This record gives sequence, C-alpha cells and structure tokens, in this order.
Amino acid sequence: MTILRTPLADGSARGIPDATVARLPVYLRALNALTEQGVSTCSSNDLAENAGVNPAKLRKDLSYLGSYGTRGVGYDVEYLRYQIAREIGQTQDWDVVIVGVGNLGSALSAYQGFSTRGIRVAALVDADPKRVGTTISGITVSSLDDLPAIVEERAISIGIIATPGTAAQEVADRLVAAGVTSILNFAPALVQVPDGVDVRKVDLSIELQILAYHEQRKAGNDKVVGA
Amino acid sequence: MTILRTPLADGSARGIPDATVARLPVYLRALNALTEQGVSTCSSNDLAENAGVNPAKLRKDLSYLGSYGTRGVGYDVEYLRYQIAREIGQTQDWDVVIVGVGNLGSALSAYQGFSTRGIRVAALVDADPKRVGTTISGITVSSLDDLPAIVEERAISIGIIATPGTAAQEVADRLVAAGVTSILNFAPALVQVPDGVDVRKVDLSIELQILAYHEQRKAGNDKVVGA
DNA sequence: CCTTGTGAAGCTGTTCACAGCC
DNA sequence: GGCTGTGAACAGCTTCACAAGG
Repeated sequence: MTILRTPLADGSARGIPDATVARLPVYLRALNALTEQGVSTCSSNDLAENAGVNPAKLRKDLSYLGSYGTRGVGYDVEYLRYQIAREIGQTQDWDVVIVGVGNLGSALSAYQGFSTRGIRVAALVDADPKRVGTTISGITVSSLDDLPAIVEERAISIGIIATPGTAAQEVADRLVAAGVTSILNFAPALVQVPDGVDVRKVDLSIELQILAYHEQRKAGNDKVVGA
Repeated sequence: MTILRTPLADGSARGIPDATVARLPVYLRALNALTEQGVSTCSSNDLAENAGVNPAKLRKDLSYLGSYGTRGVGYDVEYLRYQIAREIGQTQDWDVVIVGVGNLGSALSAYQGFSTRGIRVAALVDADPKRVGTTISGITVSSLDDLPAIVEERAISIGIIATPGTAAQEVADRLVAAGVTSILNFAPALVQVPDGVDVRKVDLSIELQILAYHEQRKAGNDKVVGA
C-alpha cells in the first residue's frame, strides 16, 4: 500500500514527489503524440494542454527533473522525451509476469498498450492445472509452482495479480518469495507485503462506485455545476 | 478529468472529500468481510486494519457521514454497512454500458466483482460490424449507433470506454450525446467532456510505469529502506 | 476504562505570480 | 516580448492527541 519515497541517503538530491511520478508517463505520451504530429518544439502550454494538466503544474513537475527547457522558447520535444524516459526507466524494457489467466489476465496479456511503453509480458502463470500448458497471446501458461524459476531466469521484478480476491494474498506471498519487488494488484483484496516491496492497486469496481456516488448526488440536486 | 465536488448550494451541508469517497467502497468491502466472519461489532482499529488504513483516518472519514459509532464500544457492522451503502448509492443497482468489446471490454463484461457491488453491465456496444450481433457474457453486442436508444431505454448514466486510444474521444462524445453523465475511461487517451460530466481514468500502462520507476530507483541505490 | 469524534498541527500537492533568462 | 523555473501562498489530506461520552 505504501509506496516508499526512497530517501536517497547519499548526496544526489533527487526526491521526485509521487504525484509527479504518476504524471510523467502522461507527459511522455503527450510528447509522443506531438512527435507524431511533426512538432519539434513546444511550450509548457502546448504540452500541458495535450496532457490535460495546468501549465504551472507541468513546469513544476519538470523542474524536479532538471532544467530542460529554454526560456522564451519552450522545450525540445525529442530531448525532453528522452529525459523523462530516462528518469522513469523507459530506456529499458521491463519484463512482467501475470498471475491468473482468467478473463482479466488474458486481456492484460494481449493488451497492446504495454509494449509501446516498455512493458513486456514475459510469462503467464496460473494455479489451475487445466490452464497450465495452454497458450494465450502466444505465451504458454506455466504453473504457479514454477514462479521462482521463471522470475529468476527472466530477471522479473514486477508481478501482476489477476486472480480472484481470495487468492490474492497467497499469490502476493509467492511473488515476493520468488523475488518480485513490485506488484500491481487487480484483485479486489488487500495484500500485505514486507517492507521494500511496492504494491499498487487497481480496483475496477471502486472506480465505478465512485462514479455512482457522483451520479447519485447529481440526481439528488437539481443544478449540478453552478455557472 | 476533474471530478467536481458538488457544492450543495442548499443548506444540507454535505461535502464529503474526494479522498474519503474513494475509500468508502473499501470500508464497505471490509465490513462485508467482517459480516462473513460473523463479527457484529467492531472498533475503528479492527475495521481500519481490514481496510488497510490508519484508524484515525477511518474515523475522520466516517465522521463526514455522521456519528454512527458508540464511544467506548465501536461500530455496529451491519448498521454502518447500511449507512455507507446508502451514502454511496449502493442501495440500488447501477446499469452501465461498455463500449468496445475487444479483450478488455470482454473481460470487463464478465467481471464477477461488479455484480456484488451494485454494478450491472446492461449493454455492450462496438463500432465494428463484425462484432455487432455476437454474444459476450450472455449479452448481445449492439451497434454504436444504437447507443442513444440503449441509454434512454435502460436509463443508463454510466459508460465505460474500452476501445483503443484513437477512438476514445469520439466514443466519449457519443456517450455524452446519448445522455451518459459519468465515464470510466480505460483507453490510453485524454478525453474532453462538457461540464457536468465526470470522467475517471484507469491507465494500465501507467500503473506499471510507476512501478518500473520505483524498481529503477531500488536498483540504483544499494539500501532501499533505511532501518 | 474504553473507543469515538474532532480541533489542531503537519504534510503534500497545487496554483499563483513574478524574477530570470533567452 | 515570451516562456521557463521557482519562491510563496493556498488548498486539501493525513495524523496526532485529547476531550466527550458511553
């Protein structure tokens, strides 16, 4: 649950706020879009608009990385893209393992958006013997028991939990035991992990429940947004 | 992108912070778990532990809804569950429409976690004529052109975008035109909507990119967590 | 005694507004 | 003149610590 901001005990003062880290991939995408449009230089206004954020926030975010812009001119799209990519580790590909190849796990294994963002689904794993050995998105499903071997062999540090909630904790334990140090949890359950392991949670139901809350409020009040 | 906090121009002072709203479904799930364990009363400590939050935060969150606990005793699980459910509109079911029945849309349509949380996938829609008419998870896929009719007939106010990024804005426009006022966007693209429409975004790649950033930092520093 | 409910303090993140530089 | 980079003000969220009350 707690994403630790590594304090960097040594001198190299580099504590990028979590909120900023979460937006850097968005900026990267916006820069890629600009490149495709043939734009080679952009202002913080241009980029902010493409990314859907306030220009001041964008500039502040970028200031945590360094001074990569030119006053009076703006940012060089390609140069900035490279700097952000380097900062968030996108100059290399990251191999991930997906645990659970039900509907969601299968969909994730086929997700096109990963490959263009430096994420490579390197292995699929399932506890169900009936699924082990089948091929999904061109990858043969392995047994959960083979997790340690797979993680070590492919140097995987990121695991995705796409199992039912009841299996989530056990899967998390096994991932950690196998050497995984970052987990993306899609299961609707809380997972406990030791210090040094990051967990992020994506809860599909909760997102909809939040929208439902706002819908209910809209229905309750006549006017929604005061002009 | 901006989730508006409805200001409630009238007297009924009820401005629940966004951060709290996002946690209420988590508390609901924790309460359900406690009920299944046969627990009928719990302290803020018990519940907070089950929900993975700090007890003080839990109490403050609940205080926005009212005073539903008993000092010296704790909370009645069933009573609190009902109060939260009522607050976030979980006493009724919400019909949603999913646009795009590729891998992700199909997986979502089959997702078990929705039904138990008051979300009902009422309709599936796709722009591809080859998919229209097929049946997925027991629902016949309709044409994108039928969206207005479907939304009106089933009184749908929440739509899910599960298309490629390139189609997202057009789909959002059509959803809004059809009368949808809340959108959950899984496409890796920014969508613009008029005031009064809520959009939440779930970006699968970005979650992994954030984890990759932290992984990179761990690899860079020897010690991760200073004891 | 116990646990809730809550002012107050502290922290993180956002926005403003302008100095600095091209 | 224009745009970046940033201190400072602001807003929102979290945590503390304790009064209130069963």
